[in-house]
Amino acid sequence: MAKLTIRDIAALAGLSKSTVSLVLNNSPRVDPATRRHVLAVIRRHNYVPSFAATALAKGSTRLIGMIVPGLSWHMIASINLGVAALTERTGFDIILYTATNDRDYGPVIDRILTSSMSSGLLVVTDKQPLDPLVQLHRDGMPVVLVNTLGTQVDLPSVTSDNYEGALAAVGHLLDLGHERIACVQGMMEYRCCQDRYRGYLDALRAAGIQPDPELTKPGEFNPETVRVQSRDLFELPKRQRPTAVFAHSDSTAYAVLKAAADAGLRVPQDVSVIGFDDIESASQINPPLSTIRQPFFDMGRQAADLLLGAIRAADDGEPAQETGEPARLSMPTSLVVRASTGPVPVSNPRRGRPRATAPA
Amino acid sequence: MAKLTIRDIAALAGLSKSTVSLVLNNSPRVDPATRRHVLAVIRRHNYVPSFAATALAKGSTRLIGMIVPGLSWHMIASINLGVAALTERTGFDIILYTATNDRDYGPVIDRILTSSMSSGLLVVTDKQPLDPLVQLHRDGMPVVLVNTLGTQVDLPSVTSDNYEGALAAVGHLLDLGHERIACVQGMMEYRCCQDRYRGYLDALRAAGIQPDPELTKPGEFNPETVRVQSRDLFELPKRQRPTAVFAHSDSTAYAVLKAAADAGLRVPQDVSVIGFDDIESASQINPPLSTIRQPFFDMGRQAADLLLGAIRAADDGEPAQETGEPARLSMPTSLVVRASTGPVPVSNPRRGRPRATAPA
DNA sequence: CTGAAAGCGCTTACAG
DNA sequence: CTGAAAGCGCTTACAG
Repeated sequence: MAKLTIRDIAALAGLSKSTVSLVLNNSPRVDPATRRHVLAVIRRHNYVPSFAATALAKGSTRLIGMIVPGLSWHMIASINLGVAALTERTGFDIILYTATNDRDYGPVIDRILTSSMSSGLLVVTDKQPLDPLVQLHRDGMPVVLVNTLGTQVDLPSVTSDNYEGALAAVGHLLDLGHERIACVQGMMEYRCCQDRYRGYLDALRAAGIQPDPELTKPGEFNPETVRVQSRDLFELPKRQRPTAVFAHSDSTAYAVLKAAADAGLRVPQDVSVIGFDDIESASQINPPLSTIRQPFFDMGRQAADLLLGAIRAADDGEPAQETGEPARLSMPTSLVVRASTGPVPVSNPRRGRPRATAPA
Repeated sequence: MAKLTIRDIAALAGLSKSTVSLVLNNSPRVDPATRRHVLAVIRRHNYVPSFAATALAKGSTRLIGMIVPGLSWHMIASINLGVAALTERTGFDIILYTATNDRDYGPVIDRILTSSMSSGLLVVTDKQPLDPLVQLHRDGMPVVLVNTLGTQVDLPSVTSDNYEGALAAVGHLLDLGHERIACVQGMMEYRCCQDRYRGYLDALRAAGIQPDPELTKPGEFNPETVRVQSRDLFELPKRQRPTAVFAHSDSTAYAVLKAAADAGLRVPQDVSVIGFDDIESASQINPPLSTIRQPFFDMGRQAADLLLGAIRAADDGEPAQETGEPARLSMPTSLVVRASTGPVPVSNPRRGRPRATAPA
């Protein structure tokens, strides 16, 4: 069965290609009866216009490129679901570029993306260099970032509100009576981690607690590092030891949990732990992890919405960079309370005197 | 900067479009010097041929469609990575169709895929109906299944060896001295679960142990169900209680772990637990989960390889269904021993008599 | 080894 | 409201 072309349909319908094309494109100036007839023929023969021919004639593919980091992260899947939810009813499809770690962004970007393959670009930021994207955007290509790691850049983007999230996490701990709250940081070169840390600090101060520098530890999103740092935290003398820890990611929280178990500490009886992200397994592990949920699905959907808007604008011939400031959406996070956080332990009566610190 | 076309390059190089096109397509019958010159011009002006025009003229897009279930599963990400590893050096790109739960496969398939948008289809099987795919394949469209759930069908596919995997899992438990080994099943309508169960049964029998029907429980890949079923298992009188459980997925294992904790059982001292899949968090939770690793990355790569081969064959005008039997690859799994499995507990001396079962 | 011409399957002014 | 024609940017026989 050779593929049908518009010419075949035209012949079958006893009309010209033009007319068929007009109904295909929903032109208002075609007789309703004619339209119905053509539609019927199309349906009966299961005709689908050639994608390539349409793209060439119209000068625009209905494809959006999505660049994702080559990591098997939960968030990618959720973001993608959000994007798909929107694109699937606009007739756009997604072409997926996976940025494998050992491959440069740069070449991919100007090779594939200049080939007018995609009408727009959705980029899930990793730590990749963003300059080629900025350039592309300046040249008129619609681009939006889904900014999970939060490098700051002059491009439209959607992030989640990391600062508010941290405020909520620490607030939750404070509500439970904790005062010695540790923070195990992610990669502090990322904007998101800076924001989370700022939230931690501000929440503490707002509660009248002076943050203890000894209680903040670098974790770098590296399980091994986190383990070691947490061990140090848990080996602190009882009165200095934190009763709760705020981890910059769920994965980090997992490592903290393991360190706690190694130290013989029960969660949440001896120490509370809260994460950030709400990855899939967070609710399934033991104990189920309290965390700050990032709205990945919604972030994906919003990003797609922004992008589709920009594409439409571009199609209508609007100049690039029309609006001065690129849109920057920040989506609200939410606190998910599960079993890894609990009331501060009733402090044991002091035994003996507190160990004297050097008296001088 | 308007996009350059092949005509511009031809003018710039002082040659005809034909010649430029020939070098673009690596034709051998073009003068080496000319070729170098054209290439230089192309590079200097950063020219990239229009994707749509090429596709139309050649009659084939260099796009493969990848259909994935709308689930945020670890495996999808890994499979995709494997596919990308292969496609990125063949010049093919991936167009991603996410089968959202509330949307039918059927329409997607014949709408988009007949539009000659993709040269081939890679389908990560969920529980979706496969008939439209079989039809498509019969009509000459290259299709391959990455069969993670394992419905059996008459299409080329790559799976992992679930039977061997189960054998390894139970073998590991047996080696540790366990004899009362429970099995918490997934969805038994799936081929993969049937295979895993068969492996469980056979491993036991090979060791001279008669499987106890009371120790196999339906879990249906539903955490709540698994929890309840596991509780029943753990509430069994001590002598009947399993000392180890083989779960049909890691996620299932998580729920078993939680049930064990609820029952006051320590893992692995009181009960060993092994999963299946090796999802990302399996190594991070507490205790780290012993499991059977499915080679998702390799499965993706193999599937892509199979598909690309089929596409090449189709381009060379081979008739569909040339070879009688569709290729069916089964990839080996591997045992990953972590901390959730350990030696069988030394059986406590019996206290009192065993509870008499109805004597009749 | 290189070029002129037709064609891939659509869309879009332009006539009528 | 409908049709004939040109054009989108390539490729591919066919001449030379």
